[in-house]
Amino acid sequence: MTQVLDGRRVRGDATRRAILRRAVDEASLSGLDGLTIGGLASALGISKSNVATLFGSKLDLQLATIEAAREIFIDAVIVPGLAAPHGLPRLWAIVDAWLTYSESRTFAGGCFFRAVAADASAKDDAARELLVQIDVEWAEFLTRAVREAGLPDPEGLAFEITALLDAANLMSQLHRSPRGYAQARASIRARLDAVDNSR
Amino acid sequence: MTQVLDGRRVRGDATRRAILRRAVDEASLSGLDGLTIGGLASALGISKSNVATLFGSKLDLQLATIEAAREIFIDAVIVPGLAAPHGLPRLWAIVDAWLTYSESRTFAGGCFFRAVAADASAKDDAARELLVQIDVEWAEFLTRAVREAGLPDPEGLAFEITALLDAANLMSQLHRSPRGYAQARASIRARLDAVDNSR
DNA sequence: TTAATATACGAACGGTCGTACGTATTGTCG
DNA sequence: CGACAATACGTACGACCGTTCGTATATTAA
Repeated sequence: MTQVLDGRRVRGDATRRAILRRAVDEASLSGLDGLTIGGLASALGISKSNVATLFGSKLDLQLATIEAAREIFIDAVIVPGLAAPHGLPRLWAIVDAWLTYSESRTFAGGCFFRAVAADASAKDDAARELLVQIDVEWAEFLTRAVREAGLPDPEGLAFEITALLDAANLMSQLHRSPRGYAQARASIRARLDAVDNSR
Repeated sequence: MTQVLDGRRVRGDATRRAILRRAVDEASLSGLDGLTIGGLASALGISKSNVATLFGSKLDLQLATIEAAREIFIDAVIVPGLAAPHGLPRLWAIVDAWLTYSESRTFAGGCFFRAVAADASAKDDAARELLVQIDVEWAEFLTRAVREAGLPDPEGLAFEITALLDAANLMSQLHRSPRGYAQARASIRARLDAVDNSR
């Protein structure tokens, strides 16, 4: 019978976690193609073949990295959002959590999914499919929050909010200026107020 | 005295142009790091050392690629925008030209500058500086158009418009769906109408 | 105890990268 | 004509890439 605690797997999982923690930061800076097995190994002081063994292939490493980023994103944005009371407060809590998630550099290169989207979207592999699915889930989550806030055109409003969040993230990344965060906050706030008042 | 037409330079410039035409498409798909001297050479049926000689170094090739993309962008968006009459029509012409520029795949991977922004912004070289400058120029250009349309808060409105344009471009790239273009058009149109009516 | 499993390592594979060097060819200019 | 310049090519270099193989070690299972 398989033990609940397998000393070998415990050791391996610890190494895997250490690798992935580094991998998400690296990928948020250089994209999924910028991830290198040898680079991760030397950065962590372990052997290159160890990294290769633990993940099997480069593609599997990329997939595991995306999954790890998803969990971190959920903890940083989704959970705080769901902790807020229904309606407009929850919607604003999600927006605020997202901006804090980007600005506080939860990942070294800002939003992980925007950083890797450019490279990955030009390919046709499992990594791209996973990223598409995650983006769909995010859009549905935000759309539901907008709908539960009683606002009209939830899909359209969710599109606009995501656009502003991404723009703030991009400005902080390219121009290394926090100005976009204040601008996005103001724009979204004004947009929600305008729609809410005309209800 | 240097001839106006130097047969050697004419030949070299023709090769350079052929390389850059391919390079902007390649970079719009895979980023500036995805550009490879050998890849461009074999794609064009010329020798790798020829490409290296014509541009000197990889960084210089990247810079030349960015400059080439800038010229193409100016022809596709700025020129049509400036051809429209002042005020709101010009602003809308710019928005429309930008969406057409992205949707018609002027570059194979959609907007060149959004495609390369992620990778480049994590570095600290001349390529990043050039991309920052181009983005500043775009923001100033769009802000001026908003101001000349008599709308309030030109910087803020330009930020919002750019955010929606980028979101449409990203959606078409990641989800391979044209839905974002119609959504961006509707959102920007509604935003401009709302601001214009409350003048 | 013995066999099987999961990490870990070192070494090596073929491949591609950016770069540099020597050389040939073609065009320009004194 | 000769001297020089700009392309173009072939070759080679060291570095890194992802992957594979053999091996050692610790843990679990039979």
